[in-house]
Amino acid sequence: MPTKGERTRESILSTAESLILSNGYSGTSIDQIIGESGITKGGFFYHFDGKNDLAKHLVMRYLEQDEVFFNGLFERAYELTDDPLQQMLIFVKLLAEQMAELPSTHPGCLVATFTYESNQLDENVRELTADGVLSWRTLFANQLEKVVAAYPMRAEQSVETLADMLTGVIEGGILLSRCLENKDLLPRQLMQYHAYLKLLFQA
Amino acid sequence: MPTKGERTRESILSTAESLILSNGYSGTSIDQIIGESGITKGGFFYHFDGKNDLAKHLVMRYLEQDEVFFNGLFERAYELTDDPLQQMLIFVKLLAEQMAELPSTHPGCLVATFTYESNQLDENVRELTADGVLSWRTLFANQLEKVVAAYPMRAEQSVETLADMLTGVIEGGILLSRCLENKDLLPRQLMQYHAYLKLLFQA
DNA sequence: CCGTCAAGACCGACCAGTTGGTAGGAAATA
DNA sequence: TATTTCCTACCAACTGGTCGGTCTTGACGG
Repeated sequence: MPTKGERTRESILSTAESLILSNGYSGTSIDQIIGESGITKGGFFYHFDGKNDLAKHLVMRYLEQDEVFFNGLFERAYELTDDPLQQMLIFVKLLAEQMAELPSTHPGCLVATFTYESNQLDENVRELTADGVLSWRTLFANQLEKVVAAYPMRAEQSVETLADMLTGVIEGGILLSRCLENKDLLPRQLMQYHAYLKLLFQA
Repeated sequence: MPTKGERTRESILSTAESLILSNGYSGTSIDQIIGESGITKGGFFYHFDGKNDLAKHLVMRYLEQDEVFFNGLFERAYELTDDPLQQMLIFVKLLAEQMAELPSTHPGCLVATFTYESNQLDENVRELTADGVLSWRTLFANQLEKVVAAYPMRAEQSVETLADMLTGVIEGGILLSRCLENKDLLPRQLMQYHAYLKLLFQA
């Protein structure tokens, strides 16, 4: 079981994440974070070396949770079929369903938030966000490689670009759904990517 | 010709936009803006009622410029062909070319920046950003309606969702290109949408 | 079973610098 | 001269961050 320190640390990270997702990084003060997580200045700076250090740990935590989430969906897709194309289609479908089940509009992506305020963050955090995007590229591209090996592609697209498009559609969908306060938009955009893949690889 | 006041006003807006695009809204202080545009506090507050008022005028200016830009591309496409599908494809192609010609990575979208910090902005600005996204939806959807009227669609997608996808691909592409510092990514994503449209409407 | 003692966890007052914003007056312009 | 345009000086609130001290926990010896 986690120690007391680990629990408060986690509580700080959790409240900080939700605050930053809705107010931005510069728009969220340490005072706000400690106020909402019921800790004091001293307590905060005992656990983190500063605001940038907090950001670093936030991204790491975010990427870890994200990896678990995506891997779970892929594993579920593998259980359901052996065909690489169907696996990829099912993955996207499952992702869309998960996004549709959210109680309200998607809370936002930390990588996107930090990218749009990257000048406020040190090189350390910037590298982490880039690593995150690259890990998504790799994850999707690996599956798409299998699809390409099994099916002819009806347009000349690099697997990398096709993989990036899924990330882009997710990020774009999150942004639009937040801006318009329309929670259906994101899953619909994902199903649009789904349709693209079908057209691209099916006769 | 513009008066002295109009010129300084424009200079403030211009430097404020580039500062906010790279540092975020909360991450950009009024002191920074006045420092870089060579004016003083008093001068700034003579032209704008406050930071939020500046943001409001920034979005309005941004959307106006954007409309001119998009309309220009559509007019060019209309000159080149009468076929609605080809017009749309050419529009996307021209857009991709324009994005490819940028000297470095895309500077970022104000609507996106403000959406990710919407809690810092008053209802006024939030409405403007939403209006902007809706105007893009309408612009793209109008053209896509003509395409749908002339061609069968090989998947059941609403024109609105298809229009939103272009906005999403642009926003997602901007984000990824900034995060990875890769200027080629955005035009490539646009050509991906181009390929999708072709597959969707061509036999 | 209990005292003890160091390490871990946390507190809250304080600091210098920055924040958005104001007030009153001085140039510049028409 | 009247209006537009801009400047200087100032303010209260807040910013990220520091520091000395206090409480809590758990391992260990008696």
